[in-house]
Amino acid sequence: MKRSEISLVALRRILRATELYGRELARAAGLTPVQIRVLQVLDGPDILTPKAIAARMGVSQATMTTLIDRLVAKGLVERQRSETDRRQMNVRVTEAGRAALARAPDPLHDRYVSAFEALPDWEQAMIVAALERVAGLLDAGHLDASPVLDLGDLRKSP
Amino acid sequence: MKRSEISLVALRRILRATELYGRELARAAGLTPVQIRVLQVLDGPDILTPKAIAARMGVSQATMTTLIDRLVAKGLVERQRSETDRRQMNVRVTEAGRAALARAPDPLHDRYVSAFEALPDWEQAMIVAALERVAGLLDAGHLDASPVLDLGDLRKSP
DNA sequence: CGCTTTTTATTAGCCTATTGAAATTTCGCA
DNA sequence: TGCGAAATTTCAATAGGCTAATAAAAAGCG
Repeated sequence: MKRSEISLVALRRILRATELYGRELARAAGLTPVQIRVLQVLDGPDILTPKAIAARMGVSQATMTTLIDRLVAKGLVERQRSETDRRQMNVRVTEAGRAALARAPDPLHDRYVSAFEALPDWEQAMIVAALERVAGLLDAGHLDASPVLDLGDLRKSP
Repeated sequence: MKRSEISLVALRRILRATELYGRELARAAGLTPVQIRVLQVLDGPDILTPKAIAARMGVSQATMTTLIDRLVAKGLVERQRSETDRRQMNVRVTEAGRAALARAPDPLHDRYVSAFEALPDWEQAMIVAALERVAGLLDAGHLDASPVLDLGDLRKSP
């Protein structure tokens, strides 16, 4: 078997493990995987608009409206009309939202970090190099479909 | 930033790239990502039951029933009652299904293989080692939630 | 200034994915 | 023979996702 195939098999194992674990973790927190991802995106230092969140997650604006609707209904995020551009909404995580995030940590984080840090130094370095290389191979050329850097939509929190 | 965090960021880039690319590719083929995965699982040498497919994909049997319904409606798979145990159904890909798979190749495959094979030998080896290590870290301890090895449900094709 | 275009968000209508619980059929065995 | 277990399907409900249409505000521009 070619090494490219071997690496694909390993990649699929990674994808499958994270997907299954993410589902499990989400339902333990009473949320869905997508809802957790929205909260994670919102958890950063920036205040985001629905459009910006949608772009980061690669879904349409209409989809993001419904996702935000559900999170608002659960009290995990809140909408606030922008002062400077009244077409826009600012979406932010509430305290309850942050609490929910704390109970539903990153799907990868738990499982991965402690095992990683137990590895010898050289192996950690190798893994970082390899993962960054693979990520580069995979997401290069993807910027058209998903404008990750939509700086016009970023605003620093006050 | 700790190396564990750096590697998590790279992993998320990998996950995001493959997810977005998978959606894109699926809709180009007129299928959904999940439907493609079902076809891939069925494409192997074994004839599988709905239960076995569900176990491999980590979804419930009820979900698998509806997925198979849709694929049957499209003529991509067919059901056949098992002769030896008439409670069971055997699901197999049709010729049309194989053709659809050929038009909708593995989400990862396209993008990845040629770039990978252009890398120098040492780097290929490093990536394989690192990915297998990471996959091992992530999917260890997962066998309870998703019985990948459900040998009772496998049957060799005649 | 007033009109048109663009941008942002939402609504409406549709389909797919997913699940748990209940129903159906068949098997295996005491 | 009869009964519990197994495999699948059906049912009802929720969630995620899309496009197209709409509403509202901002930006351009003659």
